[in-house]
Amino acid sequence: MGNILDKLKQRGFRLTPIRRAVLDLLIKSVTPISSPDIQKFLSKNKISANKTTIYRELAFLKEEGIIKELHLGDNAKNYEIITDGHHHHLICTKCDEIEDVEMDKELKREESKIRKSRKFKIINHSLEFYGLCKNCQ
Amino acid sequence: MGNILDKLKQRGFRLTPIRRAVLDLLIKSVTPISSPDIQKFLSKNKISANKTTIYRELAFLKEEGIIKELHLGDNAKNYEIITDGHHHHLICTKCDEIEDVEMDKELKREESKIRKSRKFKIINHSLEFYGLCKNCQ
DNA sequence: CTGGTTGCAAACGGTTTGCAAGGCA
DNA sequence: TGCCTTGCAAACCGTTTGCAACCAG
Repeated sequence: MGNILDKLKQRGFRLTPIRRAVLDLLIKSVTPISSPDIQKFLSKNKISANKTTIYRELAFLKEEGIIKELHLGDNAKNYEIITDGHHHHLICTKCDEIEDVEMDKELKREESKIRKSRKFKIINHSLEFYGLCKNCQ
Repeated sequence: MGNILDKLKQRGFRLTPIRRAVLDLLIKSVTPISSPDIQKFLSKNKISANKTTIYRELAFLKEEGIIKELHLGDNAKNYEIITDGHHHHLICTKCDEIEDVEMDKELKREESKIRKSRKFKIINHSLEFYGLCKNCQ
């Protein structure tokens, strides 16, 4: 966290209470989280922030390469911190719980195959598994 | 197409002009398509259909297992016909073109691994590659 | 002063809902 | 008649935009 804040500060951006709170929440959150959810969380914790501000903060953090936007099928877009280890999601269609799962090695192989056979240059990918978690089966 | 229509008819549903037009478009469309796009296409082709009707038609076809809902990061949800061969998408981030790509065998392997190690029962999955197509590189 | 940051109101776009009416079996 | 289907208006909800104000270096 300090790392991220320092980087932003160096680039001339400010470390406002709202920015800290949003980043803090994104770091601590186990699962991806949406703008409306962030709004609810902050207001519950007595942090006053306009919804426009949250949207702009998320756009900013995304632009800076700190968070990543996910389209999981909720009505709202979800966001998560970008970590070194790239991972994917197991989404329970019954209780909406989201788990992480790693399988990057396997995909890397496929990506290089696609680049060769299709001349398509892959920059990013998104992989989600939908099903029933341990508890909901 | 005839196959699908017959199945619906047998179950007591009607084959209205709008239903035929929507299905026809979904079958012919090379890429996934959104409700607003369907609305535009139909009205261009002089087929009058209220937007509510299109939304309901898509919900119906999804419910019947004829089409599949995709969340590709557009503002709108996209839909595509469910075919025997399950496939994934190469999405060009510059021109928005979407290509299909198959790699189900590889994923099947991973899915059974996940079921064993995580006790998560996978029912469905969604895999999208984002990048630059042949023309846009 | 400058430029990053915030709030507010309004608008926008996709989607849903309730209700009344239409139309085929 | 009964039920599937459709249209219309309104509401909903996530998101964006324009503008004015604020605030720190």
